[in-house]
Amino acid sequence: MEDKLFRHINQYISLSEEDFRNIIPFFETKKLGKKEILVQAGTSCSHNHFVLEGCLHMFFVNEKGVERTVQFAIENWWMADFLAFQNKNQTEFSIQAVEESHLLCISYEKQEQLLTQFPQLEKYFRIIYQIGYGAALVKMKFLFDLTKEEIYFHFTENFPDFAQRVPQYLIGSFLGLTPEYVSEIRAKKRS
Amino acid sequence: MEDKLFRHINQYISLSEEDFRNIIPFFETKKLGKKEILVQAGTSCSHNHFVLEGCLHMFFVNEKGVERTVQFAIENWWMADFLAFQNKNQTEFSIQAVEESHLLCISYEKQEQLLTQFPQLEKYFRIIYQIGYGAALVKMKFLFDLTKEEIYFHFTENFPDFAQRVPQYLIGSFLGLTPEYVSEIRAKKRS
DNA sequence: CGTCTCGTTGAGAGTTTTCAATGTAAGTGG
DNA sequence: CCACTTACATTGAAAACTCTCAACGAGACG
Repeated sequence: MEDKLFRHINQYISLSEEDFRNIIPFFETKKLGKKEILVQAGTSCSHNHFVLEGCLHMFFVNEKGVERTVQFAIENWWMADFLAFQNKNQTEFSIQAVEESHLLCISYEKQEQLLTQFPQLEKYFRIIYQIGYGAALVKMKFLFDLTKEEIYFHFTENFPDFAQRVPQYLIGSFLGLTPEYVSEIRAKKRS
Repeated sequence: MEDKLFRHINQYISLSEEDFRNIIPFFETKKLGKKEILVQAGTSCSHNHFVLEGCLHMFFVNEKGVERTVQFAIENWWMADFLAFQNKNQTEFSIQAVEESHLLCISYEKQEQLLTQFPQLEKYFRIIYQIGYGAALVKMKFLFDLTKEEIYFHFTENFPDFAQRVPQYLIGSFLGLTPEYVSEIRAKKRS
């Protein structure tokens, strides 16, 4: 199971199996049931998480009580509030399991130790964050360029598997549409 | 002048002056006049850029011919399409000087060499991207949470200096408001 | 069977954009 | 220094988009 991380790391750098065996003890595994909360907004975001199986989403609740998803993570993704993580602030975001999920978790301190002890991993994380950062800018591009309707269909057409894996209202929440409006444009399209 | 990079790096890792002297030759300096184009959308985004002085913005032009800014960079920021940079794709974004600017530029290949030769810099870039990624998610939060009007005033109140440093329509373009609407809400607020 | 979650529908209201016209300040070449 | 041009900002009216609210429907699950 943990092999998934090994294979993922080896997509970007080359790491020996032996090193990997020494790396594994830095992590704990964790299982989450559907809808279980992993990190609560307002607490310190003390861990980084690698998804072995399942799906997480990171969200906040605005003053009107509406939940807004800013990020999903499925298999082979890392999930944390990296800014809070870096600055050791409290996080403004909660993280919750969308499905039953299986994770590797590492605390901030342990990750620091890990990177000190295995500096070749700096490159791995550098690339992970570089990709995440770049992808966030591309998402921003779509958010600005397209109408909500276009955003929705662009997303569902590009990620059809994912779109039917999670509830429709979460997709809406991720893309900034109300559930009612999602319904409306889907109905409009059908006709 | 290049010292700015040295000081910036030393905010995150510790690097000797001697190492820095060996690092500098990897970069070329470049001066840009106001409105000069640094990277053209559709070309390969072959360089990473560190702003010593001035201000850049990264934008794209949508099918209606409207320019949309996705990112600014002022002193001590790195600017590139990191996703294209990583994947060696063509970039969808152009980069242009907002003011007269002074940069350090490094090609993809040279940056690879640099990181191989000075692996302690992996950590520096890891942190840079981690912060950028985290900040992009926080921006996303505001884009979803607030109305355009709130977004605009939230931004100008939090970055008053920057807000008067660049033209108002660029702030609008960065936050996703038309210039007309920016005018309107500013007038509304004055009254 | 009852409850909870998710999706749908429709009307009305609010927000934001578009388009076209005008104003203004600043820069440039003569 | 003036006239001209360009870049940026403003205004108003109409249209388009998206949300809110309230109610209802359907399926899953205990």
